[in-house]
This record gives sequence, C-alpha cells and structure tokens, in this order.
Amino acid sequence: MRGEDRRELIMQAAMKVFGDYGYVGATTAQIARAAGVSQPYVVQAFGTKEQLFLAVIERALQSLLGAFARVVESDRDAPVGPEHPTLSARLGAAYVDQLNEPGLLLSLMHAFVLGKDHTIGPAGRGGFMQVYRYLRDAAGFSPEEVRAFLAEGMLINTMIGLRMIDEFDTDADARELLAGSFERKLDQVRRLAADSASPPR
Amino acid sequence: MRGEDRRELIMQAAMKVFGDYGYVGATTAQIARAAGVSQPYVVQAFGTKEQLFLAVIERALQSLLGAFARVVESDRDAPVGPEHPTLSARLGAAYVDQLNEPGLLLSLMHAFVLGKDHTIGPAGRGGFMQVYRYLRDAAGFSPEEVRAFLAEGMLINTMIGLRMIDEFDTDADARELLAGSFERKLDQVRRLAADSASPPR
DNA sequence: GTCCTTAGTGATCGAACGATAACTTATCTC
DNA sequence: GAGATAAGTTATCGTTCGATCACTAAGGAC
Repeated sequence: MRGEDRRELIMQAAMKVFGDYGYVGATTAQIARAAGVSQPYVVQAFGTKEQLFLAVIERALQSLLGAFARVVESDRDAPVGPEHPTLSARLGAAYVDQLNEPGLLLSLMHAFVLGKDHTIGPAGRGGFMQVYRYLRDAAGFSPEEVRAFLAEGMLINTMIGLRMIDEFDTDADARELLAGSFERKLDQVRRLAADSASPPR
Repeated sequence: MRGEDRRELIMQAAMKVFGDYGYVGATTAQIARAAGVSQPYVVQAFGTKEQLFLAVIERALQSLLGAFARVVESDRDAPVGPEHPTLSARLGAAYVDQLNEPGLLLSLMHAFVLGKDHTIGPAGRGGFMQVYRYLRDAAGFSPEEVRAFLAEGMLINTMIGLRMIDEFDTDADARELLAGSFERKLDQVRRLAADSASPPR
C-alpha cells in the first residue's frame, strides 16, 4: 500500500483511540492494533506520538471548519421563516454530525484540557480561536452568540466523553438532559453510541 | 502529623496535579513532591492511584454542591429586582469561585472525558447527574435552564483547561471570548492564573 | 538482471511508573 | 519502661511504553 494511504488509516485509528483514552492514556500499540500495522510503524510514520496527536487535532479541526463552511455556503439560498431551521441550528447539526468520525470531537476535547502542555497547549488554543473567529466573522454571529454556541458544543463533548448515553435506559434524568442536548439528533447519536460499544483494551 | 491531616494535604496536592496533567498523565511522584511526602506514602495512604483520583473527584463534587447550597440557602432572603443579580448569576459566580481551589474544576473535567473507564466513568456520570438534579430540584431551574447553565460551566472549564488566559495580552479575540465567559469575575480569574504560572514538571 | 527506493516487521532497549516490602521513628498505653 | 500502634521513608521490583535498530520484501528504472 502507498505510504500516504497507510498514514491515513493510522490517523483514523489514532483519532478513535486518542478519543477513547486521551493523549497520555492511548498507547501507540493500541493505535497500531486498530490500524492493522506494527507498533514501530505508527511511531516511524509520524515521528513521535506527540506529532501524531497534533496531526489528529489538526485534521479534526479542518474537518469541523469544513463542515461549518459547507453550511454557511448553503445558507445563502436557504429558505428563511419560522418553520425553517436557523443558521445556528444548522451549524449545530453539522457539529453533531462530526460524531460520525469516531473520536474526532473527543480528541479535540482531550487537547482542550491539556493547555498546560508546551506543545499541545498552543495548538489547542489556536484551534479553538480559529473556530471562534470563523463563527463570528464568516457565520456572522455576535460574540455573545458564538459563546453560547460554543458552550453548547462543550456540553455535547462532555456528554460524549462521559458516555452519558449509557444511562439513557436506566436514568430518566439523564434521558431528559440528553434529549435537550441533542434534540432531533438524539436517535442518530444513540445509534452511533450503540455501534461503538466498548471493546476490551 | 496525624494521618488524616496528611491525607488532606495529599488530596489537595493531588487535585492540583490531576488538574494539570490529567488522571493518566499525573504521576504519584509529582503528587508526592507537591505534598511534601514520599511517593510510596501517597499510594499507601489511598490504596491505589485510582482510588486517590476517585477521592479527589468526590471531594470536588461535594465542594461544588456545598457552594451551590449556600447560594440557594441565602437566596431566600436576597433582594430581587432588575438591579440585583439573578439566582443563576449568583450560582455562576459560586462556580467560578471554585477556581480558588487549584485543580478542582479541571480534575472534574478530566474525569468527564474518561467515561469509557470502567471505574471513573460511572463516578463521573453519577456526579454530573447529581449536579443536574440539584440545580433542577433545589435551585428550581427548568431542564432548559439547567442545560444552559451547565453548558456555560463546560465552556468555562474548557477556557481554564486550555489556559486561554495566557493569550489575554496577545490576542484581542481571546480577550473578547474571556470577557464574555467570566464577566465580572474576569479580573479575579486573571489574578488566580497569574499566581499559578507553570512550574516545571 | 541489478540497483535503489519505499513499505513494513521483529527484536530489543532505556526510562518511567505504580506498587510492595522491609525498616525506622515517634507517640501513646498500661 | 516495655510493648504496641501509627506515621513515614528507603530501596527495589515488575510492567509498560515510546523509541531505535537492523533487517526483509516488493516494485520500478535503467
């Protein structure tokens, strides 16, 4: 296989494993297993574990911004009116759709709590601010609207990171919280979560 | 020193170190150094690193709920009117005040992204739902209000985890985002962040 | 058909980490 | 004051992990 294609497979596997176990918790051996290659190859293909993580974060960010851009693009000729979804709602749906790429939002979230790290910190801050500026400048949100939108996103990340959906059948309050968080996307998220039921480490 | 007092010191040190480096990234040796004891004593005093982390999470949760309870308690005879802060604003201020205990909110946040872990996951979900129920039932919020409040909290956690305040002097957009996130508490948070400037690992 | 580049593996190394064991010191009890 | 108990340390062990090294196989160029 071509090197670049193999690197692509490794990156997808890494995204998933980093999302599940965090930057420190994930091991290159786990990633290698998930990608179907040997452990040294994972390291050699990206230099170091840290560089692989940074590549995953960068990829995740570009995926998110690309999805937002497609929504904003199509917003020009979208119908308006009380019965049509707002731009904010459509961007929110695009955000939740990122869950289709396993580990994408969670890898970002793991980066967001490692701001103290001298390498990951700047990357995380820069990425977050890139999203902030895009929503404000390209989507036309006010600073207050951006903040509210991002806050909803961070709550969604937390619900996913906590695997709160595991409590859906057993806790009515969790059900209430999840329903409010995902709204029309709830069933889709439930299906995705069911597919990725925890395998053994 | 009495064992219980020493355990208290270790727990505070652990809260700080876990907040900085995460559950996996933090080492018992770092915690020991921060607490002024030997590494084996940290382990022996709490059984395992995992049990120490769970104790930290439990402590953090009780601190948060206690602060909320004091606000709700004092809310009965609080003045109302347009020029007085709402209950939500006062609870938000109590939340930000938790930053006075180093690592408290961040240790919680680290637990919130480890939902896959068979031990930390249930503890994190249970703790989060405990806060949810308290805000809804004791503070009298509607489900929608609780969700919005928690979302703001998760954004605050993200700002802290990213150390976004480090960009305050260099990035006007970060300044704008931080001003919206912390409002009247911004100066207080800035002072706290300046105090805990990153020491070497 | 030889040569060189690319893709990839197996073996292994050194460092770091959590945990355990054995020991020391101080305090309190009878 | 002997003996027990609690507090805490030093030394060390086994495991795990990221990284490195040496090697092999495949394929294209000439």
